[in-house]
Amino acid sequence: MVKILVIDDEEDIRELLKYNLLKEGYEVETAENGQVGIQRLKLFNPDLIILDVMMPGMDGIEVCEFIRNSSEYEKTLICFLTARNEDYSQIAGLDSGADDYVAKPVKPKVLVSRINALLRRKGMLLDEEKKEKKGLIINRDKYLIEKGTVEIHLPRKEFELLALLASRPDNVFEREVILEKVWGSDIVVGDRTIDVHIRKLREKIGENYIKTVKGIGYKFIDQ
Amino acid sequence: MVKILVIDDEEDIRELLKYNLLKEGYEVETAENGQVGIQRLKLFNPDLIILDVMMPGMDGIEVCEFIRNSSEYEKTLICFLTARNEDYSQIAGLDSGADDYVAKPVKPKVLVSRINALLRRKGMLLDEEKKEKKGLIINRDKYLIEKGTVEIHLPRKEFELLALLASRPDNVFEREVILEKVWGSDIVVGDRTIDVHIRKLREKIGENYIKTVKGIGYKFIDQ
DNA sequence: AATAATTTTTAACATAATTTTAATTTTTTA
DNA sequence: TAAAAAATTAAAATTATGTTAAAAATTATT
Repeated sequence: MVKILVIDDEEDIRELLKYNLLKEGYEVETAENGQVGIQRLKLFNPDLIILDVMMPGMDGIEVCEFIRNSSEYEKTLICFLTARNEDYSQIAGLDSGADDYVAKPVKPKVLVSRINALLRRKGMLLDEEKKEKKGLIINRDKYLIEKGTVEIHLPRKEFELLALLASRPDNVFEREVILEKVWGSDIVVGDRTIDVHIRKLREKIGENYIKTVKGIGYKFIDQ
Repeated sequence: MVKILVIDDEEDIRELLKYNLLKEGYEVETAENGQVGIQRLKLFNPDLIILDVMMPGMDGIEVCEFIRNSSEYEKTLICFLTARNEDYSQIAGLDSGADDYVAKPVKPKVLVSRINALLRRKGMLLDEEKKEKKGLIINRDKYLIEKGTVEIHLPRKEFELLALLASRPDNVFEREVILEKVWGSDIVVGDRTIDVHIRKLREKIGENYIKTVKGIGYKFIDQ
């Protein structure tokens, strides 16, 4: 589910946006200033942040710069809320890295449709059609695999292995790399361990998703 | 059964709507003005309120704002009745939080189908199949769990744990996260503490609500 | 303040699920 | 076709969680 963090010092605005975004099916958290916003960011790890430019203390621009400079959150989408009479161009000129701007006073319907559009543009809103034809969905939140309508539970190692392979379909992962990423660099396991996990995965998700590349490793093929 | 409160100053309208909604299988109460409406609300606790915007005394907008600002009734659905010549956009602009609008003069069939649609959209029209499975309600105000008609009292840690898990059904919460959110980041407790609380929860609410995801954590399944 | 009741945590052991190994067979490729 | 790599299988080892009872810590009551 798409998660949105609203950072604004006015409670009315926070509640208005929260109410409307929840209604739209998003998961929403709010924060009343920049500092709190950054704390929430770390716990909540949102997909998108709606950020008031003008706030007492740490303002929106600073928050934005902080986010854009952090390696972990640099790809989080940011939508600025700007007062209509603020010098838009100056803010845009700063290019602190927002993905969209919405002018205050905010009309909920406008904001929601802009947010929808932004998320769709960035490929975070999978419409039903897309979901359908995509063979497997690795759902980390639920920690299971969705194959059409059926949900497949996988134990940890199998899940992590599949998630790794599926993170780059068609890409061959060398055995070494798999060991490194799924088991960790220091753990030593025997030679056949990966094979056994692959076998179990194939049993559970179907035989055609994981292809062996002999002498190298394995790859995931999106059906 | 779904309960609907009709607030309108015209007796004809109240009776017309009551008659048609009763026929549809809803439980209906009426009130002749805003003040009475709010009294009835507290006694009747409806799922949905049909609210005339134009009323002498406390008008519909004020009633709506009152409801949206109360923690207890904020999720009650509201459908406005607006005179066709009223400035619809202005009302919408206020965004006092209505879930739907129906224009006067009201055609009973139109209203009933709009109400049905609204309730279905909000998941309050449970078809028979769903009614059976209806799960748990976490009532923070009363600090207890409602399972059908029975109320289950839970001590604090158990309540918070369940509330956390149930906040996102089907979502796996890692043990770390559970510790962080329920116990707090600094408190250190032994390895089996969570398990024991899970055991007690399962004893009290039933064995099928909380599922273990071994190696990761737990998830709440809404029945 | 002392006692009782309740809640929370610990600890020891049991159980079940997951992960790994090891022995063997099959497949691939040079 | 021989050598190497991978597949397969079942059993062993490991680990995570379940369970229970009792101790410790809270909270309520007298």
